[in-house]
Amino acid sequence: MSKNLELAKIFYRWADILDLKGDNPFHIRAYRQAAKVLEDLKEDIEDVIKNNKKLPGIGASLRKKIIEYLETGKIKDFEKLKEEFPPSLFELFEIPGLGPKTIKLLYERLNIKSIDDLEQAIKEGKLLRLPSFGLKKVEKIKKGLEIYKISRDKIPLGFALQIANFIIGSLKRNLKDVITNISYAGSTRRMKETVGDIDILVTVKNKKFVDKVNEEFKNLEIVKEVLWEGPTRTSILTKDGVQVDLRIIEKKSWGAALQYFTGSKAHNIALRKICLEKGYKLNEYGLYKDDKVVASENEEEIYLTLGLYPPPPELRENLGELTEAKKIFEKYIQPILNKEKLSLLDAYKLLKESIKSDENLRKKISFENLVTLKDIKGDLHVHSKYSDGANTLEEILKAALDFGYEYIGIADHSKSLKVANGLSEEEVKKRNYEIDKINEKIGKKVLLKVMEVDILPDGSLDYDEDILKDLDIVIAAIHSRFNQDNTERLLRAIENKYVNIIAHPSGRIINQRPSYDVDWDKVFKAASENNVALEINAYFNRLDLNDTLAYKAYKEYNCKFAINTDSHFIDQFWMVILGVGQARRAWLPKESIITTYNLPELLKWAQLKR
DNA sequence: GCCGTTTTCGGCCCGACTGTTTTCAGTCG
Repeated sequence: MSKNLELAKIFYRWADILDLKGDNPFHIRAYRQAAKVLEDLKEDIEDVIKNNKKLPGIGASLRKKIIEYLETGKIKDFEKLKEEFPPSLFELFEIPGLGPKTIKLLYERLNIKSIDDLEQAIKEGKLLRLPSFGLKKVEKIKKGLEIYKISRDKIPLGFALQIANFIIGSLKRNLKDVITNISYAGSTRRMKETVGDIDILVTVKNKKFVDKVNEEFKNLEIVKEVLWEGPTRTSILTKDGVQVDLRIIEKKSWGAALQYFTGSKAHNIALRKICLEKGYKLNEYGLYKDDKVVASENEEEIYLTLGLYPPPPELRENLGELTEAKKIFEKYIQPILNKEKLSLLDAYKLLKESIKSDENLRKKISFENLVTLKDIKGDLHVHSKYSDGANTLEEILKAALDFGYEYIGIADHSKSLKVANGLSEEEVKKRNYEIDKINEKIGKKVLLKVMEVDILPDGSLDYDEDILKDLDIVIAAIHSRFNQDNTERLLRAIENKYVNIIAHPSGRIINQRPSYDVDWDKVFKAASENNVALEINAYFNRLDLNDTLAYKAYKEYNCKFAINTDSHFIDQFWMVILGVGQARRAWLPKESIITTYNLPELLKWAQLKR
């Protein structure tokens, strides 16, 4: 774990402890805010301290504590404070509906120190003896415990999108004449790699349809249990244990609600601060000036009214997007307004129109130049039946063309990866021959000869030159022996003159396996210098590189990236949207992604090294 | 504990909902 995350964890825990002690709420919030800043920080905290850089929300006092941690490995005050409560008590903070005040009460009055203790106490009916406790409150805690147990891990984004799209699709289809707007919001809309629960917002033609929508939602086949039912919000638990909230919004508040429920929380807090400075008030119903609504139905209009260019949802983490939004507004929207008498929204639409036909203009506006799904020309990492994929070359070819791709890289495993049916040299040659034949038959090069070649423990590759030289693209990857010096392995692979892409560079698997230790600065620097692209593996439980590392690789080292799905079935191509989402979260422009190149550009790029 | 183009003190985002102590504290998003 990086020092950033270690410190974030300490400050979160510190805040919990202060909460239990009943400290000043603003004092507590300062710790949580600092923890969040550290958690989201895209550079190493060691470097920030070394270079005397300031961080928002971290002042002299917390800075001193951070330095103490970096130098000694612990913080004295924290070590002392920690001893006041048993560690298992902090599990209780994970239970929805239980907050610090209740946990404190449970601990002090009933000596409840853990989730097990809590369950026992409920069974024995002890909770009812507490002041301010009734039957309903106990029921609520029981339910919270249930939810905690089912969904302890956050769900991967790909899974959340499938559920959200299924629900939206079903409601739209079945309530065609009732629903006017419907969208998911929250971290799903921000394309965060994992999602806690899913938020869906909907507007109806007429208030009288509200019950109909709720009824339809509750009776979807994926629903296991209705958790909560109300006129504006209904929550369900799916059979897979995912909580989905459906909120019915008034049409006139659609934009404000979408903005509000998309978040992130940090983004919204920062945005409200801007409102205050400018004399506005913002909530989920609208943007107000002197108690009069000035924008509410359209999300973009809310940002524009505040002098901000609407930031893409993927960037809304309060990591600089609001400063950038202001810059873009002043440079590109304000001049239009000065010149022509247009509403904010019309000026914005006019600019959007110009961007469509003017690639140079798009390049200048960072929010518009982020890679989009439309920019992607192909996928370079797809497994065929030759190794551990499910489909033949012909099936993959057809699927790729149907998907609108210009090219598709057949990337089978190499000989060492026996569990995945890695190909011997002879098999590679046979496969390549078949690829050539298929391309000849259709009269154009669509299938590319790629291999996902194992990086052996000493950093050498699994095939010799005579195989590598015949491939269009060479992908190198670590698949085993994770306990080696993986920085050295990656560096050697990057320096190999045939290697074009490093697949899933960090090796992490969401909810299963953390990244191995790598000196990213060295790897990114080498990749940039050797013209090797880093993969943004879009497979739903990899998303590797993740947003934070990709941001660093681009910003500090100007690296190139390949968004690949690592598909093993042709119906997994859709996962490319997850990769695009992570790339956008990393602020990656179109030109940094090699899978946006057309085929001649791509092949030329791949040959640069050789 | 942080922060500052009114401020080095006195603010700190805001509203909804719940359950219960019936006027408000606790929790959530």
